[in-house]
Amino acid sequence: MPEAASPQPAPGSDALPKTYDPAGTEARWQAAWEQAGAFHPDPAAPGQPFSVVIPPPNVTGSLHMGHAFNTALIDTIVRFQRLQGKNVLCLPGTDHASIAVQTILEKQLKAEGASKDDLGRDAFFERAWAWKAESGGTIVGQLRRLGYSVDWGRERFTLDPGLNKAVVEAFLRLHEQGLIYRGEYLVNWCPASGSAVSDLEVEMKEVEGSLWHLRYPLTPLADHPIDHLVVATTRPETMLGDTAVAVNPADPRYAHLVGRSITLPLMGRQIPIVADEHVDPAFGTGCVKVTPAHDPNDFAIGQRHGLPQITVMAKDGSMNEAAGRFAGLDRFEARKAVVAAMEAEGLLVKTEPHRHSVPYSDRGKVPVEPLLSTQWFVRTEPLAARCRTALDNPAGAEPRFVPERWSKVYRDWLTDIRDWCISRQLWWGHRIPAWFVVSETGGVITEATPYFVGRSEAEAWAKAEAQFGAASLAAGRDLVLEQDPDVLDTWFSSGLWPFSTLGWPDPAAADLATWYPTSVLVTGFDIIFFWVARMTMLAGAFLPEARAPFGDVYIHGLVRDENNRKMSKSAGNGIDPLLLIERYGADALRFALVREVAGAGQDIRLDYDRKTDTSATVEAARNFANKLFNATRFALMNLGGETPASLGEPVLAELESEDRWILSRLVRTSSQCAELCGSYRLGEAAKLLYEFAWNDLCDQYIEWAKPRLFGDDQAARTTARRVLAHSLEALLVMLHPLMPHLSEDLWHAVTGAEASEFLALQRWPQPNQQWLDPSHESAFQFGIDAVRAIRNLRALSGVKPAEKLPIGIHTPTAARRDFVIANQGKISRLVGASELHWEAEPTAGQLLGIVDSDAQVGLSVPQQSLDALRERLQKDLAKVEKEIAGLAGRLANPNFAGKAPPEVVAECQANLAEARAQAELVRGRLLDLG
RNA sequence: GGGCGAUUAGCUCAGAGGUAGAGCACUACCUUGACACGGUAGGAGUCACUGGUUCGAUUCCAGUAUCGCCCA
Repeated sequence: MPEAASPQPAPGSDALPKTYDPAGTEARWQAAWEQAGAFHPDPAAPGQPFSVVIPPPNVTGSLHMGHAFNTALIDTIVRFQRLQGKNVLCLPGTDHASIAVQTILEKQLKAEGASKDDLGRDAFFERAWAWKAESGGTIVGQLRRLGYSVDWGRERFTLDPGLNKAVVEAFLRLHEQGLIYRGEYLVNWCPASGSAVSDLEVEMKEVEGSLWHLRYPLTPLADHPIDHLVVATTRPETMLGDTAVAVNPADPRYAHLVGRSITLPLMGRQIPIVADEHVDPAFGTGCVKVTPAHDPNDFAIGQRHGLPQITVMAKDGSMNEAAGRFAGLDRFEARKAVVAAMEAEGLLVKTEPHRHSVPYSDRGKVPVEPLLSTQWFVRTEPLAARCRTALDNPAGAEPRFVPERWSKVYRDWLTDIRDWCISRQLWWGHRIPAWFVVSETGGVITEATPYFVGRSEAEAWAKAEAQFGAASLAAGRDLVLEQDPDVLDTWFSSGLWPFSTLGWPDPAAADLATWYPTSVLVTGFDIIFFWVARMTMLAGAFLPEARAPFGDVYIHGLVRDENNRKMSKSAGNGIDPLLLIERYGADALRFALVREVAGAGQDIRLDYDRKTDTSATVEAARNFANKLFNATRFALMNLGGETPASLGEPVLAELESEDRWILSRLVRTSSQCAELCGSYRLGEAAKLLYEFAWNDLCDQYIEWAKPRLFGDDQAARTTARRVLAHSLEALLVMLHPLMPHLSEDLWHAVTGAEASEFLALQRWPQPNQQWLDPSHESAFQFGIDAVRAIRNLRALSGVKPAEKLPIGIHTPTAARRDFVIANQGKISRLVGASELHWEAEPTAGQLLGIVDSDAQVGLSVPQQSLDALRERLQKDLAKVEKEIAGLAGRLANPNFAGKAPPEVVAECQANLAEARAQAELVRGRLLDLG
C-alpha cells in the first residue's frame, strides 16, 4: 500500500480530521491485507499451528446478523492467536445448501412459468451455478467487508470438485464399512420439495386441528352385542390405508375382541383387531386405527404384527390409486372428502377440536408426510458410539465444549440416535455415487436392483462386469448401468468440512498434516446436531486417531431482535449488517457484537430502531472508535514526530506517579486480556480494553501527563512521550482482534511502520513485568480521589468551572503529602486551582470536602448557603453509618472472628476503623455548617 | 412429560462467597490548546420469591413463580 494512500499523515502532523471516518480506512486495509497475502499461511512455517474452518454460510442470498456475529467472534479469536505468534489458518467457504437453493430456484422458475423438468438436469445445474456465483459473491463480499482475516486463497465451496472427491470417497468408505445401506422405510417426505428429509429437518408445530371419531363396523358375528368400534384420528384420510385396529391388551373393554376383524368403511377391506401395548387406553376411545404406511407409530405396530403396508398417497401429496375413489385428490381435500363420505354413511360419530403436534418440513413449510420410500441411510450408532467415547476421554473431553453444558446436549443426541437418511430427491447437490444394474430388473430401479458404488462410472462398470457380465452375456442381454438420480443431504458434505477443505482424502496433503485437527469450531447452538455431531461422527470414520475434528467447540447464542425474537428471514425481522457497517463502520459493529457476549453463550439482543436504522449499542462502539482515533490524534500532536521505537522504552527511574500507574495498569491489562481471549471470554476482554483505553489512558493518564507534554522540560516531556507512545501502541495491538481496521490504521500512524508491515502480524505486548506495582497504583488512586473530591466540592458550592481559586489538600500522611507536593502543578490544572497547598490539618475559613478518613480537601470561597453540601454530607453520613452497623455487627459475631479467614477479619476491622473515622469527620463538617 | 437457560438501575446486560457494576437513557454544569461521537459532577437497584448450607448468600444448593429454548 503506498504511503500516500494512508489517511494518516506522518507522525507529528496535526492535520487529522476531528472524527474517524471508517469507510475508506476499512476498505483500504482490507485490500492491503489481501494484496500482501497477510492471512495466507504456509503449512511449513514456524509457529504452533492454529486453525479454524468457518461455518460455511448457505448461498441462499446474503448474510444476516448471525453471520456477522459468528464472524466477529471467529475473527477476534484468530487475530488474537496470530498475535500470539501461532501459524494461523482461518479457512473460508460457502455451502451449497441443496434443498434451500433448489427451493429458491424452483420458485423462480415457477414465476417464469417453467419448471426444472422443462429445463432438464444440465440446464438446471447451470442456472444453479449462476445463482451460486451471484449469492456466493455477495456473501464473500460481505465477509470481506467485515474484515475477516481468512485465507481467501483457500476458499472452498461444499460442491466444488475437491469436495466432491471427498464426498465420493467418504460415501465409498462408509459403504465398505457397512455404514451406508439402502432400504425401504418410512421416511419424512416433504411434498413441497418432493424429497425425503432427515429427522432433524422436521419441526413439530402445535396446531389447532380436529379429532374425528369414526365408527368401524365389526364384521358381523352371530349373537355378539358389540357390532362396531369407534376410533379417533386426526388424519381421517389415512384410514384408506388402514390395515388393522389396535387396542391395548390390558384394556378390559376390548380384550375379547382381539383377533376378530373389522370391515374397513369406504374400502370394504377386512382388517384385524390387534393388541398392542403402545396403545394408550385413555386416548380417545382406546381404539386406534393402524396405517403402517403413513404413520411412524403405526409402522412400528405393523412390524410387530406383520401387517401389510398400503400406501395411499403419491409423492406429491395427492391420493393414489390405492385410495380408490379418492384417488387424485390432494391430501387435505381428501381429508374433507373422507369425513364427508363417512358422515354420509352415518359412520362419523363426532368431531372435536383438538390441539396437537404436526411435523412440518423445515424448508418447505408444509406438513411432512411419513411415506414408505427407498432411501440411503447412514448407520449412525457405531459412529455415535465413537464420539461418546471421545467425549469420555479421561485425558479430557474431545471435543471440549465451551460453555461445558452443551456437551450434555451433544451427548444426549448421540445416545439413542436414529439412522440418518442421506438421500434427497433433488438435483442440486452431490450425486450419489452408486450405479444400478438396471438390466437385472427390467430397466427400472427398485429396492431389489443390484448396485455398485464407485469413485467413477468406470469403477462401477468394472465391478458390475465382474459380477454380472458373464451372466448377462449368457442370458443374451447387455449390461445396463444407471446412476442413482438422487443427491446427498447437504450436511453430508458439510460434515466433512474440517478435513475435506484441508486436502482429505489425499494422505499427503500438507494442510491436513499441519492444521488437522482444527483448533476450535465456533458456531451457534442451533446446529450442534445438524453439523457439529455430523462432523465428529464422520471424522471418526475416516480420521479416528484425532478423536475429534476440533479441539474446542465454542458455542455462542443467537442474535435476537429488539423484541427478543430470533432474527430470521421468514419473520422479516433481520437486520442487514451492511446498513450498520455503513453507518458506524465494521469495527464498531464487531466491537458491539463481541462486547455483548460476555456471558456464557447467552443469546444477544441487538437494539435497533427500524425507523432510523440506528442502534445505540453500535453507536456506543462507534464512539469508542472515535475516542481511540482522537487519543491517537492527540498523541501524534504531542510526540514531536517521534515514534515508540525512536523514543525508546520508558526508564523506570525517571517515571512520575501517573507513569508508574498507567504502566502497572498496562501490565495487568495485557495479561488479563490475553487470559480472557485465550479462554473465549471475548466480551470481558472487550470491556477490559474499553475501560483501560477510555478510563485509564484517556481520562486519567493523558490528563495528568498534559503539563509535561505541553511543557518545556525536555527530559520530563520525553518520559511522558515514552509512556504515552508505549501504552498507546500496546493498546492498539491488544485492540486489534476486536477492531482490526482502526487499530491497524492508528498503529501505522503511531509507529510510522512501513506500509508492507502489518499490525495484524505483530506480537502481543509483553510489557516489562517490573512495572507491575500495586502500591503505586493505590498511591495514584489517592490523587484521582482527591481530584474528584475537589471537583465535587466545586460543583456543590456553585463555583464556576472557569473560576480559579486557592485550594488545599489536607492529610497528615507523609506519603500523601509528598504526592501532593510532587504533583502540585498537575493537580492544580485538573481542579482549576489558582494555588494549591498542602497542610496536615485544614485551617479555618475553608469549605471542606472529605476524601477519606485521612484526607480532606478545602476551597477558599466566601461562606454561603450550602444546602447542597449539607445534603450531600447527610447522605454520606447515612451511608457510612449503615456500613458501620454492618461491619460492627459482623465483628460482634464471635463465630465470625473464630471462623472467617484472619485476613478477612483484619480487613473488616480496618474498614470499620476507616468508616468510623470518616463518620467523625462528616459529623464535624455538618456541625461546622450549622 | 424430560432437559437447559434467564430473572440485578428506566432500557440492554456484566459480575462475584466478604460494603452492588458498565453502556445507553436521566439531572446539573462546561464549546478548557485530542475528542460535544466530548468533559466534569451527580441521581438511580430489598440482585424474582421461599427455604437450606455458611461466621457471612445477590453469588453455592433445593424448591416455587414467570419468561424463553431444546428434546419427546
